[in-house]
Amino acid sequence: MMEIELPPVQQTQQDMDLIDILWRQDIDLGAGREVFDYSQRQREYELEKQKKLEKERLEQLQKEQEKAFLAQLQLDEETGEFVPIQPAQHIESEATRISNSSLENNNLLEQDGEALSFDECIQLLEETFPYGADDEASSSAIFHCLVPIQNDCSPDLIPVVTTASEPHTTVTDPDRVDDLEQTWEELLSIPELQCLNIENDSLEQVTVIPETRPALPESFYSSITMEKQIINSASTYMDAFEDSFNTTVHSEDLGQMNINSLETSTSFSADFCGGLYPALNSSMTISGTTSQAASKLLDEPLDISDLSKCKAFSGDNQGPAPEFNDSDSGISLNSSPSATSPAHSAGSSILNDASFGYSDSEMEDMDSTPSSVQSQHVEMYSLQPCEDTAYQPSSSVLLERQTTGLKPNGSLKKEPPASPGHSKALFAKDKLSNRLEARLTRDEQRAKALQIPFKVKEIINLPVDDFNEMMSKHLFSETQLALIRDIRRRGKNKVAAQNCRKRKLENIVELEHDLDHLKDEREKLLVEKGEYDKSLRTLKQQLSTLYLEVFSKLHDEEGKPYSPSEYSLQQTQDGNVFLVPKNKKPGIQRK
DNA sequence: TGGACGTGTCATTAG
DNA sequence: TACTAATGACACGTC
Repeated sequence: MMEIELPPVQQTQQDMDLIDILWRQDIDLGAGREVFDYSQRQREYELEKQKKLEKERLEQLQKEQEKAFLAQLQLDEETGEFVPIQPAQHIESEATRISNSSLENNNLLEQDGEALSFDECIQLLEETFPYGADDEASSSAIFHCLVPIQNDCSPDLIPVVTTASEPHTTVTDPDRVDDLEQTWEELLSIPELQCLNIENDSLEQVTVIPETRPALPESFYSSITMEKQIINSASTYMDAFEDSFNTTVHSEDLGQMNINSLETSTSFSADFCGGLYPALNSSMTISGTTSQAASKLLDEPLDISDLSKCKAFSGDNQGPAPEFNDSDSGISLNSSPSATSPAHSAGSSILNDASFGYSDSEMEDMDSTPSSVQSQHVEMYSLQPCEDTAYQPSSSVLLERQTTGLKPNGSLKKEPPASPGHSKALFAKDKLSNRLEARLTRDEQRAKALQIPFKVKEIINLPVDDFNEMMSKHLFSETQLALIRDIRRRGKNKVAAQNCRKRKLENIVELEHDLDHLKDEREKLLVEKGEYDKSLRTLKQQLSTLYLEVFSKLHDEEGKPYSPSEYSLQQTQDGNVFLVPKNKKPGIQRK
């Protein structure tokens, strides 16, 4: 395609005509008129330039924000954590913080008359974990036992969690053990510490955390990575969170969530993806007590700190299930076969198998069954997209990606409804996903399900050679190959059917047009026939008159006229006229 | 609720 | 023989 670039001032009418001609020549190739429009192309170039500058400014601003954030961080030598630098008047000792915390918790615990006070809890913990004379260190350690272990979206995002000294993990005195167990039960009856109510093994794992003081750069990098991720994707993730969160938390609870700072949003994000879901999901699978705690989480006003408290231990809940350590998400935890929900196991198995185990015909059967679980799977849970970037993932996909940290082509996990209410919320939320998914054809959904890295359009429209070449670059399973062949066959047949129907309609229209034309023609011919008949009658009339006139002028030898009943006039081919007796052959010729 | 209509799909045939 | 287009027939969803 030729390109003509002339400054607008130099474009004469002749140039414009030439451009127009060239455009008309290339219009069949899909070339737009703007291709030949220099001024428009220049405007586009300016626009791209502006976008580039805008992007650079944003990146610079982001770097400055990171620097400002780092400047506010201070390495806590005791805990190894990076903590925000607080104003001098707000700097408090760890003991004071614990004291304040105990006051707050006492206020909370006062609501539960039989529960232990927080100081008693602290004392109990000190007895359980005698950290020696270093009160500050022990307090710090205890504090970190209660403070959520930051977790969970990704191992990279785990902030530093430390214990002050080597924890003592064995209690040898049996009486003391009994007392401790009883006290622990009382301690766990505290609503705010419900999340501590986990298996003893898990508790031991919580308390027997080895002294892990990650190296500074790693924790530093983790914090930076987390902040960076939050900054970069805050808006996107918050949309997904908001969407999902609306389905999880009562609307009135949302009002109590004041997310107005980066730190809060960070905590919220970490809490949500690592804390809320694991807390909720694990609550279904561990024990009724934990379920109650989760129910309280749903029923009571949601407090981020509460989420944080539960987060650490729900994260640890994944500990006893090492087979799911590859994914640190609550969703993956929920996909554990130990899940007690039958619906879960059914849905999970169907999810895992539907897309990969069913043949095309079986998938077709499922597709044709709206109430089938497969259909719900396809509609409710967005399939992992292939390389087709045109597919916009639904909010649930975004949420799932963030919470699971799965790559786009990662293994698919399905999360069953946590509860009837949660299920309803999920259905409500996924109506949007349904609309988005509904835009995908079934073959596109199948291709996604089988993780076929081609666009359906490519599969269908590529010529045979290109198609074979494309196929030869990848290794596919039989199922994938069959699906690709079916997609190509169906796609071509679909187009053929559309063309066929189009032609059929065109033929029908053309035949109807022909029919109308023939009807018109018939009408014209009928009118013309009538005119001819009328003319013929006139001519016959004139001929009869002329005949009688001619006959009346004929006389015999005696001067008598011939009778028309006895004679008739006949004309031969040569033009001669004869008077012929009607009962005789022509014998007398009269000229 | 039945019918019209549009669409996708399958089976078959011909090129 | 493989591939494709064409087309009738059927099923399904929507109005």
